[in-house]
Amino acid sequence: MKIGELAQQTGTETVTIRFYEKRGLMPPPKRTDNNYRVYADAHRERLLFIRHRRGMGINLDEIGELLKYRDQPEASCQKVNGLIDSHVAQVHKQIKALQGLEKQLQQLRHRCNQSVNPEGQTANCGILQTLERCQPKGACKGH
Amino acid sequence: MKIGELAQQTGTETVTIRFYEKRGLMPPPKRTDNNYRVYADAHRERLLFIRHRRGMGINLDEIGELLKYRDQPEASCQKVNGLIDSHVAQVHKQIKALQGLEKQLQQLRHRCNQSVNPEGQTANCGILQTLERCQPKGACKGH
DNA sequence: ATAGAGCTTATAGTTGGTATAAGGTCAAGC
DNA sequence: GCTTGACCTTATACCAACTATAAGCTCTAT
Repeated sequence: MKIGELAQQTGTETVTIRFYEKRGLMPPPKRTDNNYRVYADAHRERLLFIRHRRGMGINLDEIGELLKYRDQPEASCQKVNGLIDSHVAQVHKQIKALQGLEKQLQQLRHRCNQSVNPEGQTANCGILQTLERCQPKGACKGH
Repeated sequence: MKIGELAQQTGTETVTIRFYEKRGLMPPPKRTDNNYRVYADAHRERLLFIRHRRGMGINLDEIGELLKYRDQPEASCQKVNGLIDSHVAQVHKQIKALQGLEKQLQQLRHRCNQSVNPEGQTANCGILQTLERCQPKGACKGH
């Protein structure tokens, strides 16, 4: 199959496929007489593997690692598991950070309101005027 | 104060301060005879404002918006609130996506294990061999 | 006088692509 | 035969939000 066909079958843009090839994630395929790329089924499987991991937020370097393990069956499962584990931990940390951020934003949201600022103008807007002294980690003092 | 001093007081790198100036977020400060930047207290306040919002994941364009409102007090609080609200929604969506991802990763984690793969080698590793057919949105069939 | 810290500018690299330009190839329609 | 359009090729530049590097100027201390 040609690159456009592969692109359609995998929901990937053709430029992205060439980009993966340049990055060394996709092996360079055979070419037709007119220099078009021709892909085999193995390429589609590999590309879907990459896209699926990308959808999980695993970065290209890490995917490269996984593919390396995939290419050499003698590699140990422990390394694969270690990679996944560290990613789970990373995602978990991200979630916690975002939850804290959400709370902070919602507090901030209640600072520019009618009771404090009856004219509805930003002159006395709590969002724009305060919080400079608030440390990222600490609580907002005086509010 | 000179740029290094401002950097230290705000926990920002000097290059970043110059970068914000180039991006139009920080007004160009006065210069000494030898062309060094000299900052006033207002600059520090502004920079802390920027850094604090950055810490909340608000991007530089949005911070630029906020600063614009801050500079013209006649702007309405509604726009400010709208900006914050949309950011809260965005963060909330991100959290949900990451939670789904975490679950998916944990399922994946249990696929390369001893019971399935007693030799501990990747030859039969479920992580590396399966899942290609799993759609990002759908559930994994057959597992 | 010289070393080191701090300042200046400009440019390139990071991640994971996307956008653009400029050109080659192929099948269909006139 | 010719043109049009879709598809392919390459190379290059661009996005966020910095970070790193280079090359040079200024000031202070020894």
